[in-house]
Amino acid sequence: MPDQSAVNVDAKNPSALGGGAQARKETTRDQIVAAALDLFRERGFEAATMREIAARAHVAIGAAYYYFASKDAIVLAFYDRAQKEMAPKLEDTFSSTRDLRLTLDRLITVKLEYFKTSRALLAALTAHADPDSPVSPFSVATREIRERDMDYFRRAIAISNSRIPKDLQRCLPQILWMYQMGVILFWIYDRSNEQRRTRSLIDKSLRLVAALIKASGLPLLKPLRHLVIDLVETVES
Amino acid sequence: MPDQSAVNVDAKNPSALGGGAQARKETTRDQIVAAALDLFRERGFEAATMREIAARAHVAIGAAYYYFASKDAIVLAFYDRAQKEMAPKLEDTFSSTRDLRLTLDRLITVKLEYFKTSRALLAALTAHADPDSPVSPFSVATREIRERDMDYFRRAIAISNSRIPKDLQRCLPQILWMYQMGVILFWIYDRSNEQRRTRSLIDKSLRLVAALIKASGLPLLKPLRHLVIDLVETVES
DNA sequence: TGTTCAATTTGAACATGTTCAGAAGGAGCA
DNA sequence: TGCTCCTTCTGAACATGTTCAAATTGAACA
Repeated sequence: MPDQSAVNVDAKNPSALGGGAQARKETTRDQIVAAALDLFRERGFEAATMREIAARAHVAIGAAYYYFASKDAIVLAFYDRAQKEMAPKLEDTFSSTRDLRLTLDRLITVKLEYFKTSRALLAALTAHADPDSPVSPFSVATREIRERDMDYFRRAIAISNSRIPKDLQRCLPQILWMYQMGVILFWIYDRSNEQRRTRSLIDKSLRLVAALIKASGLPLLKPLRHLVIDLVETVES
Repeated sequence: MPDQSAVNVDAKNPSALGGGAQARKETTRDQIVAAALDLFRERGFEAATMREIAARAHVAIGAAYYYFASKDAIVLAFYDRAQKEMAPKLEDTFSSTRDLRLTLDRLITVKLEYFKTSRALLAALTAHADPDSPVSPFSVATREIRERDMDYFRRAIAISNSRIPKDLQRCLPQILWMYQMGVILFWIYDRSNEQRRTRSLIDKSLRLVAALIKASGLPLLKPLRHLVIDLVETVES
């Protein structure tokens, strides 16, 4: 039984349990992921074929589909793994400062840095906006990944020394997560040299975000704040 | 030579010109679009095959690819046509009120109303965020469509009786266009009954948009406004 | 050792978007 | 009528993601 690895977009999912000796038999899955990532980097996502991936992993093509529901699902598995590998660096982010803007900047920077060599790969996931698609960033299948990601923003808020209105605090992580998704989307397709435009986008937008959060406490803007909160609640439904 | 119809995502594009008698020979193209839309509505975009489309249009499959670079491109042609057909109703929007929020509401409502029966179809276009893809809403190939669309927002702003800071006026159409794209994206995948959630989203977000625009004139928020403008300029690059 | 049974693996077959070399059509011209 | 040349159209062939019935494996058990 393959390690579902927190992502439930894999093909079959037989009753999870095991004798006990099957410990390191999940190498097949790993081999497939490794072969896939190699090929994705070599030729790009589209050009790498499932046949090649299977061949390089020394398995039949059917095996790939035993572990992954689709070609896209392999990318998602990669993303899942990435999240775990990034965890330590993301943790570090919190220890150095209590400035929200700076924390957010570092969180995002760590991610972009990590994904630098797989930028085009992530594009495969942007094709699925449909929450009904298992590989969509908005699907139930990816809830765990999403939640884990939002947690970083939750902590960034909790730790920060900014005065953030109570009511806003509840939905701010979602707002920031969405904001981050937008930044990443922009970055994926940023053709500028070294993605300098994204860098600029982050700097400017974070300044705006920080300013808005600060301003959100002003009595004058209370009705505006309530509008935002109400809106976010509508979106999360 | 097929009528490019303002969308340049068609397959071949021989030097545009004509003898003069080829006037109504572009029926083939229309037949293909018609057949495609029929089938898309009957079975959904994915399930409708190019073979079926060609068959229903009484042409070989190659003919479909002579007029359209891809299956998605047919959807784009539909969108292009839709824009023209909606024009009168969108025009009406301006004659009745000078209230910006109301105007925006009506603009969006007209569109969603028009696309009501083809909601799922538009999903085909959301798969292309890459500005390099000809069918992307952000590509150069779709610039005309995009500009035409932004013009409505430009006019809405010009006509409105809201006091809008000069500097903001320049980039507000783009902001509103992006905002509209977000709303439409949400709507496409809105599974709620009759898309009530989208309705709610529009109401609330427009209230927010209007409030923000109004607030943007406050001296206190001038630096914020400048941040926004700077940001938008970065995005359009 | 032999039997059982579920997990794993196989690869041919399938479905469908797309390509492409060539056929058909027809306009202009001699 | 025959020739040329471009547009339009044809459909077999191709590429590739995906499915699935059947084979293999190996642990548990008698």
